[in-house]
Amino acid sequence: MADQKKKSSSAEVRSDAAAGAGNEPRVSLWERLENPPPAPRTVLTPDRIAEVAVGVADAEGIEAVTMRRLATELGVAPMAAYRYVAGKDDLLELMVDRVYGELTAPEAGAGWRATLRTLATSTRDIVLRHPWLVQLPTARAAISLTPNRLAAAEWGMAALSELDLPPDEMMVAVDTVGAYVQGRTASEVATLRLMAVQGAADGHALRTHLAPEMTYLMGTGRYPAFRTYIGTARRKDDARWQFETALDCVLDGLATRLGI
Amino acid sequence: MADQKKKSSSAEVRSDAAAGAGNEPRVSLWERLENPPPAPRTVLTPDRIAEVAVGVADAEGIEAVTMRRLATELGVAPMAAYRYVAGKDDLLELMVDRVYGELTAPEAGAGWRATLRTLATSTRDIVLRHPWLVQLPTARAAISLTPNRLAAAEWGMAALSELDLPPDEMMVAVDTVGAYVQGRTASEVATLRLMAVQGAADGHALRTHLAPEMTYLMGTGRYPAFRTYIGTARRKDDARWQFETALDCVLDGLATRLGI
DNA sequence: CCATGGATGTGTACAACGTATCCGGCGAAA
DNA sequence: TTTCGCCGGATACGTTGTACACATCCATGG
Repeated sequence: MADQKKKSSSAEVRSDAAAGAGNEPRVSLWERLENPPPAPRTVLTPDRIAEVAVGVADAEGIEAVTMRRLATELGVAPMAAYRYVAGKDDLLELMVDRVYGELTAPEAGAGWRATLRTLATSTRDIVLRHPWLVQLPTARAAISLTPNRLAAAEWGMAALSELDLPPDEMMVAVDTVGAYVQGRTASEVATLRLMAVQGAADGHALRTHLAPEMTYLMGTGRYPAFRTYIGTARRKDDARWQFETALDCVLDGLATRLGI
Repeated sequence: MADQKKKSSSAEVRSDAAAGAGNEPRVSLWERLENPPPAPRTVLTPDRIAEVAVGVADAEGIEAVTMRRLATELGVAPMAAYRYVAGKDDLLELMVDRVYGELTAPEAGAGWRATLRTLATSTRDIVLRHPWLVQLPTARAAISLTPNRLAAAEWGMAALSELDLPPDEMMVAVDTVGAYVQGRTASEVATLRLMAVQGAADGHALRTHLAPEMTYLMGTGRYPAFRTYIGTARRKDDARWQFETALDCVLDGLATRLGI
């Protein structure tokens, strides 16, 4: 079966991209990666491409990741990478899978709650290290079923399978935590980015920069509760505390509703 | 004070965009909208621009919203809209605020739980009507403090202020629900989009289309728990049930941890 | 040892995008 | 009626993703 793939690996990439609604048997991107062609003159590899792309994205943001920039960084012509990725979508998918590989496997046998909590905080760490992860410009990369991403779901499900929950509720539990983490980290990253863009060093500096908008909006008198929050809150800038407190709320909720 | 603004409304837009890390007193976008210039020959208005933009985004996706397309749709030259929005970021912010205006105000006096629940489901309805809302291409639009968006937070906080919670915990409660809704609807929309792109009519058709990837990944044997989920789950396609079940989990969690 | 063919990277090109900049012209105030 | 300031038009530039045809080099079969 290895022969089948070797025979037309470059054509494979093209057809995969062009397929769309077509119906001929496709070959998974991940399958291709596991059976690479003999690669005689290997200068470029999907791994190297992804590595460089992640590096650029980490250093200068996802918008700095252009096919041309990648080519320059790899010391190669602008179109060279297209032999290995069908398009930018494919590239983003590779990047996502690569950084999800940084997830630390939760220790087996730690109850469901500890496992889900570890997965959540570990995912947050990854997002803080690679903020572009929650700013993917295409929808496909955001939902993509990559091996390492699926592994995260698997760990969660495995931890829950010891309790005899109906499968649908198991998935709800995993998805709830996942959705919370995704949403929370996304807004956390957005704040950090806004700070960077405005040149604000911390939350206080950012609020100073946003003063015109804020004072105008507060001046309308439409937001009294919000206003008193701003005046009296003390942990406005403690993102970690906020993240973990809310996470514990979510976990409490699972415990309560799923009867654990 | 109105005079100050009138005097240089067009210059205002430019300087607002160029300001960046500058320090001269900025004027909020929203303030500008409330004090429009006399507008003698009004063909274009921020409202009309936002309306058309939302229409295009709803019908053909956010990537169809280009400044040129907008101009064509408005029967105007490509650069005309720049008199009213400082750039594409401003435009997106206007769009976001506009659709958040569709939020139905929760009835006053209906306990915190009912209020938060209404806000959540109502937000989901908006996102399903305007899927681009969770696919905003820029980070600024994702966090933007727009009046209508702030109103949603205000309603939540107001509902919680009857319980004597510390302000930081109040915000955690509101943010938890917000983050969950954001994350969940985002993945829901991504699935819908993927279905549209693949020409799949329902979840089952989509899974058929993803069969190559899926069978390969499952064939590796690395995902046993996930595999049994796929085989035994019954509500895989009931997005509404999943959303509301998880939402109730989250609300339970708030109740438990915040002691209500 | 050499010829050959498929995989690999190159070069050029195009359409579409956001937007900077300059301009002609209309409407209301003087 | 003249003048001034806002409006929308026109043109242009640099950058993006990627299609397509071509040159080149390696492993292999003779």
